[in-house]
Amino acid sequence: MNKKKSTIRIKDIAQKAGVSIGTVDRVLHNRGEVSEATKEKVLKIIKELNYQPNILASSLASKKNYNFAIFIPKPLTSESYWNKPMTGIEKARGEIQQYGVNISYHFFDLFDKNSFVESSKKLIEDDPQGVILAPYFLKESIEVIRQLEQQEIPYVFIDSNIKEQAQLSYIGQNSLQSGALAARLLDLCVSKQESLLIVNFANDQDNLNHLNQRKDGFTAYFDKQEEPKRKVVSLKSNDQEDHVLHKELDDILDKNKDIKGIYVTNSKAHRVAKYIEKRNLKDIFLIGYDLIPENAKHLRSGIIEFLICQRPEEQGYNATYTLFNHIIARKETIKENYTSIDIVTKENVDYYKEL
Amino acid sequence: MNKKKSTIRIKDIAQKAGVSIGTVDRVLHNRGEVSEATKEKVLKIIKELNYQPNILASSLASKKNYNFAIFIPKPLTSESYWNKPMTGIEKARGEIQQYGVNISYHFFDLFDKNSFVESSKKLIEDDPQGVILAPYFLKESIEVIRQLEQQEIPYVFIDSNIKEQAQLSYIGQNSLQSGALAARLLDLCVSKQESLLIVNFANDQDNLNHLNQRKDGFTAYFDKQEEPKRKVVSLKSNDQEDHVLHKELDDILDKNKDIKGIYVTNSKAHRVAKYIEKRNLKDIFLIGYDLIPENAKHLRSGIIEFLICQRPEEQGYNATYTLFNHIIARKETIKENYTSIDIVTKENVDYYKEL
DNA sequence: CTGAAAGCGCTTACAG
DNA sequence: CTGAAAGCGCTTACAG
Repeated sequence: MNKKKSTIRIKDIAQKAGVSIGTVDRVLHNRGEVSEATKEKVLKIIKELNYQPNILASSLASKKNYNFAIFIPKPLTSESYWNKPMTGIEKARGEIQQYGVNISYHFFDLFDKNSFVESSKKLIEDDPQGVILAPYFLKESIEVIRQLEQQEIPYVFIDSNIKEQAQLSYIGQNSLQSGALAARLLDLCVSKQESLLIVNFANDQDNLNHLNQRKDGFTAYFDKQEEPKRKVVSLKSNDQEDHVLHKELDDILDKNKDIKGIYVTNSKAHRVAKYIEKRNLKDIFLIGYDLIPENAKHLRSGIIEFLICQRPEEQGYNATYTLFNHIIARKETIKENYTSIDIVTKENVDYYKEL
Repeated sequence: MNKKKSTIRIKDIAQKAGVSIGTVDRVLHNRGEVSEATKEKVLKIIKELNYQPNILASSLASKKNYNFAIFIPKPLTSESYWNKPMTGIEKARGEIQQYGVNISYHFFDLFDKNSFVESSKKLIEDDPQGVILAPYFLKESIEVIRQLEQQEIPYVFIDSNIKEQAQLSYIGQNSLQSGALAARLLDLCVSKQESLLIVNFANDQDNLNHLNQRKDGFTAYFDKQEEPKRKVVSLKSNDQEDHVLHKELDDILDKNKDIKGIYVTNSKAHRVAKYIEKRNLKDIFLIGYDLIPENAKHLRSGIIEFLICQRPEEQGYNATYTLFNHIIARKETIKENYTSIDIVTKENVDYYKEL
């Protein structure tokens, strides 16, 4: 435990430039009130010495507080998907609160555009220093973004992306590619002569075609294959009660008796698993998304073969740190941050780390 | 950007206890020289107020430096596996160097027990504040550990574990389970009548039976299956030059013409891939470990079907933070930190995040 | 436009 | 055994 290695301090720069530390601070933070000449001189020395600010000292001296606002769908139960990004956000919060960061949540209802608009108003009123948002409703999201930009508040997209916006970063998956992965896995498991079924729960559809992209990636995989192409049928369900879904599945399986693989494009694979269990179907491979408890149960029992996961906790964690790095640490951030597309199965589920 | 929320400071405790902050600091850090009575009083108030030290201020005021020593196999080329844990360690280093943490590396040669012993001597001489080590040679590792314990230096195991030691943490995979996962994947891809081959590169064997555990997990999976059991044959190769390996593979495939799946228990799957390519074998599923460049190449070309990965960068990163959290942040750490067992394939390799 | 001083919460000698 | 003071590198008014 020797003495600390000496690093370049503001004081050193001030000395070398023949000015006071106050002046150095002014050019460092662009606070003006410095003559062009001294500014140049100081800037030159800063560069020469490769000065790195001590963010510990900076944070300690500063009495600034930062408020990060999170604008995401409300998790309806403790098992809901959106709890997972929140877990990651909360972990990051614990680590950066010593830097004066507060987090406030603004929820909306996925199925209620109105709640999105209402909640967004409160978000803007909050006047946060940074925002993480899931831009579910396209037009309305762009409206929010405009206002954030007007107030020069940086924002990060999570889960869904809107192209060509001025977001600091997008953190989420590549839906197209995850569909392709699902296709590949079923292609490996189900012999070529059999058919596959895509189940799309339409209610969950958002403006951004998240789920459609998964479906497109899936079908594109088979379109690219050589003849004879595998038969893929599709079911769009409105996510009604079980008996409705079961009827829909009965119908389509009756018409296509060679369906041996089912791909559910969202986290509701457990609903299809329940159907398979009830009908006691033996040789159907089922693949879905997200390690929520109900899915995990059927993965362990063997009815769901694979779950594709996207480390939602990590997404929340990274989104929070993206704001932190930009606003407080003043480090570079990356604009497109695609999450891993993970394959979870019975054999690795117990070790799957989402954070 | 409001004023910072007031938190409990040493000053507050001192005031409430009617002592100076120096005294509070003494009980906080157990530096002695405090009467039992005042100590009790201060301790009680600390608890009451749920005091959380400000590690920013603490680190700034302290002139302490910390040296973390890393004791791992030397990466022989820029493509070697052990570069990956180092990447993670270096990332952590960048983040915690402002707290006065230095990192020093002590390498050994995986195939040379002597270099392990020699390097370990230098490690001990270094007198670090914390150690991350890959305990490859069992007896020799225990010798190192004894000395670390004598000097009260905390240590973290990475990659390999030794049971029932006083390590702060083990960070690595569950080898048995990763073997089971490999078995499952081949079981899905290769039809039941065909055979499977395990390739064990014996040279890489370490005292700790890392690779044997993978093999055991693999065979145990099939042993548990109902009759008729799948046939699994095994090849132990000394990892000689290509023509030797190719001869070995020729022989075993000639004797077992129905081998349609190969499991390589270490990162050398690319060597078998090269063989498959050369012999132009069409319908053999190959599965191996670790996303090193040579493996990635064959994964993309389709010769390797799956790679099982263990986020080695994350392991290095987490090991470093385990020391940091224990020594500097004084937070709790977990003793067994099993890494995810990830499945990487052509369709998700481009998005696979190891850190 | 510039500098000197106080202070962030903690640690570290030093004096008594 | 205890307290007062200086200092870590930075920020923030304030004086000129």
